[in-house]
Amino acid sequence: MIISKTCGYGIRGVVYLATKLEEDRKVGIHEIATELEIPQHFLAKILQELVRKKVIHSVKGPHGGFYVKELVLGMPVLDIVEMIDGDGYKTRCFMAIEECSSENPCPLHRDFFVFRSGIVKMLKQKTIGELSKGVFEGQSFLSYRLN
Amino acid sequence: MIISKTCGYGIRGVVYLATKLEEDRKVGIHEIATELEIPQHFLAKILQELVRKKVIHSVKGPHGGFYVKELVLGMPVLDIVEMIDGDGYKTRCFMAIEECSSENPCPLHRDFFVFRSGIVKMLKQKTIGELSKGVFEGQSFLSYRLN
DNA sequence: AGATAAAAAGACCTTTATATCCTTTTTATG
DNA sequence: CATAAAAAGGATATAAAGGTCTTTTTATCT
Repeated sequence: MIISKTCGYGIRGVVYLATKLEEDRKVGIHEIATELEIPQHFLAKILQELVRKKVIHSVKGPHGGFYVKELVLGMPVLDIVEMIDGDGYKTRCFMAIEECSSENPCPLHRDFFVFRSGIVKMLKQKTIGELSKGVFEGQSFLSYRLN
Repeated sequence: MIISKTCGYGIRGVVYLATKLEEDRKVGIHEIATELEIPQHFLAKILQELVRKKVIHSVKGPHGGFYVKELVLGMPVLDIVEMIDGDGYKTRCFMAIEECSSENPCPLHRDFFVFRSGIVKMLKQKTIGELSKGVFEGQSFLSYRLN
């Protein structure tokens, strides 16, 4: 639905780390996965990829873990979506027509286009910082267990 | 993206049949699959299910095939989406949080909700007849090969 | 230096979605 | 009635997504 589960997990992981920014510590994968109720090894993989992409950072060894730098707060959520799911969302047709486009539209192309660009615009505006702020202030949640 | 490929195929199949309504003939699976560029046996399965659900109809034997009745023209596209994909779209969370809801929202719940309900409303309004009309009049296409 | 704790990496497994193949049933028509 | 055309049904195959396990690497502490 819109984005992959993997991608949703990734965003939640990053936002979780962002809420811990002030604590100035490394967060272990066990804690993150437990708190977010995401399979630990699977989340580890996703976070590793985001480390490679420099969205988040990690330190090995005792007292190691994952963390984010202040800079990430300004990152649009869309960036993470593209890193994990690619940019297929830009062209993918509602009706699964490979060549569907504005010049060659499926019967739902125009109607659907409006919503899709709205979603993309929204994801481009929303930053990790905004999401983590909402969570920090208790207006939204990253998992059921965290409220 | 939003709906399954299977579901997209199904909608296209039904709409294709709707464009043939006036011709008053049964359309073979081979023709439908070829014209829509969908794997034949796979589409057959999908259409068979829609026959069971009485969305379309079929006749076996020589000169048999699939066809629709006039009544289907008034059917909302959403009906077919629900028949094939179920109603998971109603609750599924952008960030893959199982219990995400208005009372217990993920950080993107509100923003996303607006778009989702817009899409659902649109799919509830759009009928098979409207889609087939657009195709019939050459304003939209059900496959690249059909323009 | 050695022990330990943690992430990184890679191999492997499971499930779901998508796709194919083969056989059976039905039915129109010569 | 025989035949051929067509859908229906069942079993299987392939691909992609999701998830698990084991080993390797590395930082830190004693």
